Amino acid sequence: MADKIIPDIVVGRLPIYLRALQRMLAENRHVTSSQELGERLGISAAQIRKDLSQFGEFGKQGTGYSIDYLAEQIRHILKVDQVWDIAVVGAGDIGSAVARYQGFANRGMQVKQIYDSDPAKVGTDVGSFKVKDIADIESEIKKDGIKVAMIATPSDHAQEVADQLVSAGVMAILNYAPINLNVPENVRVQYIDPVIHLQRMTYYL
Amino acid sequence: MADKIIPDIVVGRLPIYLRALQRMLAENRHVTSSQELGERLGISAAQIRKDLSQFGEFGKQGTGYSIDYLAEQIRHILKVDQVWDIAVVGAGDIGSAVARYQGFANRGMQVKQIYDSDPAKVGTDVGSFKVKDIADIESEIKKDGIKVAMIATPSDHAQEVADQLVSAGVMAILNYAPINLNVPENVRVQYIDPVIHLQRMTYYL
DNA sequence: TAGATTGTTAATCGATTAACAATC
DNA sequence: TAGATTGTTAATCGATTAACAATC
Repeated sequence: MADKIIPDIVVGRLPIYLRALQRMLAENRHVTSSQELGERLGISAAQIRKDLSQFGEFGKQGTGYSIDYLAEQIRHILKVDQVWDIAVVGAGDIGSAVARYQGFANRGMQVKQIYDSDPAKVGTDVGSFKVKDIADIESEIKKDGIKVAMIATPSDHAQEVADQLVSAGVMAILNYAPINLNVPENVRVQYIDPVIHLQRMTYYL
Repeated sequence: MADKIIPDIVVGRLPIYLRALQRMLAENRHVTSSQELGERLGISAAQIRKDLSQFGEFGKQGTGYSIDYLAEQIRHILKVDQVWDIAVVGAGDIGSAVARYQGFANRGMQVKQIYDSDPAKVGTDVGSFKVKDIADIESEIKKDGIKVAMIATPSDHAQEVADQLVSAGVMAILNYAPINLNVPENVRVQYIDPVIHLQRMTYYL
């Protein structure tokens, strides 16, 4: 029997819930309610309960949710109760910043490799990583069984890199290059482009 | 008479359309159709036409859209037919990468200032900017009339920084710290957290 | 017990798509 | 003229909210 299909928009909110719960834990809180969580996030309590109910029953009537337990359940649903190795492609400003980023710790992600095509950069250090030659990307990614990658190359190389990642077995790509990628439909892509976010706000100014 | 209210989700797609149009211009294309644009972006042609029709009539039956003209119109709608000065708060890896980012050019944005609280960083150079002392942030932002800012500080300072930005007159904040910000409802906030995007994909792996 | 909050159903609201007359 | 594609309407689809019985 196939699992019920969960709307993508619901899946997309789970990481937001998880981040807020982890923040509450850091504040030494133990219990919360859909109402409190909703107020913090600007989301209705009903929506939070509805979202969570797609996956199971995690709360107690009259009491609310154990923060620790709910966080654990969401981590399991999102498959971040394990650590995913990440390959970063492009060792420029953005690639380097992301490779050194401390924010992956305890959130199910860790950078494992970083690549560049510039011979002057290959072999140099970025944080604790040695920059690898992009010529070796397919074999290296296959060797390590990496499934998640980030593209931080110039736009005009992003599609070519994406093709290589896909043929190396990568199934999830976070793309910092400001361009849309074409990938097979079983490969997921997410985009980060600060200008898109900024332009979305200037409309209202 | 008040303008018709445009759904936020429609406004959010305009920057995506604009980016694709600018890409087509770079490819020396002159005319496109809702169908072609939709195929590139993975959006239905009907939706693109519907979105655009909220703002006016930009196409020609039988022919499609002049890429140059449509891009110009969208830039006008989004108010990026002007250049917005941006203040970057935090001169760590992410703040520095963003301050040096080349991708703002021709997209209506330019970094103008960068701040840090670390005395060892204040006064040093990041790209073509000299890092300013965060103690002066309110007066400096007011002086330059800056309305758009990016937060790239550690999480535990982000809310405090946001409060200062708001009282200095900033109306749009792009937050790289992995934490939700509370701001007055007339101030817009957008979030960039790579982990959120990554966790959204691991669900499907 | 009284109060609080869940999980769920039904109603509402909003967004997307299909279809087509208008027209370039 | 024939073919193509827009702008728009109506139909469909999906997401959000309100309300409440269940129950801790």
